[in-house]
Amino acid sequence: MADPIFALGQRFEAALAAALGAEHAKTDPALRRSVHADYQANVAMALGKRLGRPPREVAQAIVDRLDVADLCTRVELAGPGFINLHLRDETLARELTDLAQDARLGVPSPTPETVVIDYSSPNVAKEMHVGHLRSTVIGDALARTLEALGHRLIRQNHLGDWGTPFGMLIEHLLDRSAESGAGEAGSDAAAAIADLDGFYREARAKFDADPAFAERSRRRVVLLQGGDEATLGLWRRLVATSTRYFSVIYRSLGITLTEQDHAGESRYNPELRGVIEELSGKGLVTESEGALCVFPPGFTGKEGQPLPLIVRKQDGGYGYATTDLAAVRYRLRDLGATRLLYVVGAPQSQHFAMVFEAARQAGWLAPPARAEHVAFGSVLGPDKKMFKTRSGETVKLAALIDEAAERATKVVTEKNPDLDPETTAAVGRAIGIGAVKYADLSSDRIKDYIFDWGRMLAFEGNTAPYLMYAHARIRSIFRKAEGEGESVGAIVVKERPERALALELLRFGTVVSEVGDTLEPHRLCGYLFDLAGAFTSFYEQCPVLKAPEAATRGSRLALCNLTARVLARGLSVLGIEAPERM
RNA sequence: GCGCCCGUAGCUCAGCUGGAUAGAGCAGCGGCCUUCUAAGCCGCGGGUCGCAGGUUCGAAUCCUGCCGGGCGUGCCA
Repeated sequence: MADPIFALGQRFEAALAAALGAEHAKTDPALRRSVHADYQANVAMALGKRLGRPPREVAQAIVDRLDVADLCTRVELAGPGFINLHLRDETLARELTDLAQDARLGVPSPTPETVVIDYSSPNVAKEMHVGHLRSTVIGDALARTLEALGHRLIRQNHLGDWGTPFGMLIEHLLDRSAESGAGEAGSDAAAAIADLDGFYREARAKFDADPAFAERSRRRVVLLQGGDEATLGLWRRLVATSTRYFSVIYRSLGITLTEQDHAGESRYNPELRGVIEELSGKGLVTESEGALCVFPPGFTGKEGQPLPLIVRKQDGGYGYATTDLAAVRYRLRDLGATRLLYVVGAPQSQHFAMVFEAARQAGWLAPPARAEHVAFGSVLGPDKKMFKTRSGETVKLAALIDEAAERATKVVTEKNPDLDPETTAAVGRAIGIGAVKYADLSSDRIKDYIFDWGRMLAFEGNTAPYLMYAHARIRSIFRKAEGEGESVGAIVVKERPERALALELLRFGTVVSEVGDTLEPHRLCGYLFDLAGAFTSFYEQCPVLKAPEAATRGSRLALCNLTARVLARGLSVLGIEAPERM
């Protein structure tokens, strides 16, 4: 790993063992970037407390045994026991050289594990809307991040493809087919539900207004659940049509989900009975008010009564608790996952806590396997209420994508009129979509965020366009460099902006690793913003192609190249493109 | 009532699992383009980190209690 923290950490391990005994060797040296030096180690203060010795004395003991002469120019003690480390320029140059030769750009390879990640989860026969944006964008970024770290990812798109609404949807589909005189019932499903929300609304309206239709719908649900082949055929058409539509959205958003990742609620139908039997056999199921319930410990309701996970409703049907339990079991037992991720909105945290607890009780979820609810806040409008269109309707993802591309294309046209129309359109699209995704990823996911075109498309601040611009400027230098016969050379770190850039570049792998642990993509965004800032500062102060000496030009080109690679790789890990020019 | 989450500059947000003087962007003010994309860079001003206790060398960060907001709290997902 290129991050100097790694090499320094090893030296601290040795120093800690030598100074304080082998039992302290693996104490975290708490190495951090510092304003007072390149790095500072805070280990002595914590250790001093634990050992009951003055921290400053502990720090001195560590420093006495710390062998970093080959890496650092200076090691000094400060304050209550800070150990400040100043790296040699040659150390930076050497680590950067390693980084440049590393296809992974310093991203570490932890022990691979099988991770199941559940995200996006739109509803069949409904339009995808902003409500699906965060799960889709955050989930995809995390899947890409964990893959970059070498884990085996199994994406599971938990489609809403089952339930009572399908009775009315199927009946409505039949009515529409009859009206249009189609030969085979439902053969024109694609045409009938081209306008998904319209189709759903019509069905809903008819259901509410027409008792006969409502009754047909209820009977249809029974047929569907009973496995009636003709009904299932119609249901499959609805699912297939929606699925094709989702794929179009995913493709235009640059989401890695494919139809192979689809594992909707219906997938678990055959397993629900068995899940209840297994839970029951373990003594976890209780009958209460006519329903079968699991009462995981630690959850209480309004009157302090235990909260149930209803695994079978009064009417004998199954709800989402049962499906989620079946999914947990399937993912652990059959898919062999040791880490389950659920990228689902924060309001469902209690539900997942209960499902996970029940799964633990059932013995399905046991260490080293663990399950995590990757919760996120809502997308709000400028009024701080749920993001809606001006007329108060939910914002469709398709419309959002189009508007993003349009707005960005307009700006590109203004800012860079020299680009040909095709490039302008492609770049505008990349910027627009990147801006939307980045806005979603760049702040702490647990918090709500306000959807604001102006801010996400701004070219200043922590935005996708700012990062893309930094990348595009570097690529521009290389286009020019080729014409002048210049190419990358040996890296030498000398000037202050070069040092600052170098220190940022070396952090990349550590940051990606942190995102893998914390599942917080905004850390990577913050890092890329710092990197782009360090680069632009360097760019202003250190001429590259105009540098007088060939060696300097070569070194700076190498720095530029590394920066472009890290920016592009970082963005790609987030699921965002980095155009060559803009 | 109980549970979870949030509260940091006028606005939008960071703050690296307890470290040194709390940082960015926007907005305001002032500089920098005969030189690699000025979509940029450099500088200035701006803070009771919701409030009050506690833990300790040290707290925006951890604990407790309040205040304010959001969400959840048995047969929708």
